[in-house]
Amino acid sequence: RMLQTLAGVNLAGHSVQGGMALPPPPHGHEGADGDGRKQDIGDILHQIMTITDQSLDEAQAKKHALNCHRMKPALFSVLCEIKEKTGLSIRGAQEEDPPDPQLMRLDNMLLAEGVSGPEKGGGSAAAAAAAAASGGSSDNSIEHSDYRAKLTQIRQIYHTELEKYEQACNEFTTHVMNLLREQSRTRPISPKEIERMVGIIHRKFSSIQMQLKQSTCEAVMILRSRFLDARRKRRNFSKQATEILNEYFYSHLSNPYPSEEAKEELAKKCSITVSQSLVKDPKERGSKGSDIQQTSVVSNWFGNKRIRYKKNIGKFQEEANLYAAKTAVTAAHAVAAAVQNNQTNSPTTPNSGSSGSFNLPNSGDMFMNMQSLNGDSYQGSQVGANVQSQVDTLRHVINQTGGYSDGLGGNSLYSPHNLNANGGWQDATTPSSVTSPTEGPGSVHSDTSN
DNA sequence: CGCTATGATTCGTC
DNA sequence: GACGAATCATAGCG
Repeated sequence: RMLQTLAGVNLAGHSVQGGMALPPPPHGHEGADGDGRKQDIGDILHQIMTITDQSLDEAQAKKHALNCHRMKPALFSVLCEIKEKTGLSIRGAQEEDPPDPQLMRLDNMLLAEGVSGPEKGGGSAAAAAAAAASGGSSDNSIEHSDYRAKLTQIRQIYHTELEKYEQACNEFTTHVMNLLREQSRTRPISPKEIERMVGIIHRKFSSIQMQLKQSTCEAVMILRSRFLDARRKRRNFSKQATEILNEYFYSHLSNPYPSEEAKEELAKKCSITVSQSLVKDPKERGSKGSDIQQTSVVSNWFGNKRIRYKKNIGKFQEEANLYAAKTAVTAAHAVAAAVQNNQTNSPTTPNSGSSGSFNLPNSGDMFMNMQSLNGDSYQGSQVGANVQSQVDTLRHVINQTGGYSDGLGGNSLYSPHNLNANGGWQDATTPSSVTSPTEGPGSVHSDTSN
């Protein structure tokens, strides 16, 4: 309105009333006053719309004219007064709003994923190099480096975009502030107002940032799920690993439940790759890290093995023979040493490889000795554990060869599955499982089912 | 391409 | 939390 007024006075020589003095339109429903205001607004709009058509010089000249107008200081002070009064109502309407919880969540996630925050390792090249150095043959290192590379890519995009936004925000803020400063010559603008305006701009930009963060989070989630899916893929163990696990399984057939330590040892021996152990979100696993993950793979294997062995013992018989024979020699030797028995006519002619040819002289005595070692007193001790495994192996071989059948009254003391009537593994420590050869009902369940 | 083997996952139980 | 059982899903073979 001031513009209109001043422009009117200055350029057209009209007074304020000049505008109002226009003749009323012939069919006006509203009063003359309303139409006059309409006209005013129309003029202003027109001026605004045509402002781009004006040349810069023209606009500058107009501005200059406005600034130099004799009424300007007076009008300016009036405006200041009005502003002082109305500005108060604006102030305090918008206080510092609390941090957006969703934004905080996004920030936290980006931080946790290593997208925001300090750079780790520094770039994809470093990540790839680190992965290559750490893993070597493991295919997981490839996957892992791939994941890292992709994450780094996301990270880079995120930071570039963020920087762009920040730059744009700063530029825009500066621009607006310049504009306001410029405007403050013709209208009163308090620093508070500038501050508020800056706040508004920042909020606008932060909402854009939020979108960026959100889409970055989504990208990370997608990458993550894809990576996890890839890890879900089943990888067969290496032959050696399967062999080692099978050896343990068949040599501990009476109690194929490896302890945590044994699992760890087996995992180490089998060099279970991390990719095989990263089946679940690592966060879900224990804090111990890869050890626990790898032993869980071993647990999986034993769980599967137990159930499948039990389900179809016949199918595994050959395999059992193979592994039993494989370990028979060492087992026999070790048992001989462990037992420290004078009467150890140690099986020096193992004929390894052929399960059917393994011969055990004095098998009865040997067996009895082994029985005694199978007691509780040895459980838990290293010797006990060793002996237990060797006992298992020997028993198995014995059973397969039938070499012990004489003198044991046909009671097959070694059941290849050592399963009780319920289908579960007999507890090796319970006397009833393997004790007296003369046991009656207890042995009924034995391998005749084969 | 179908089938089997096998590693992983899920669910219920103890 | 470990385990068994069932199931899923893929590797690998013929």
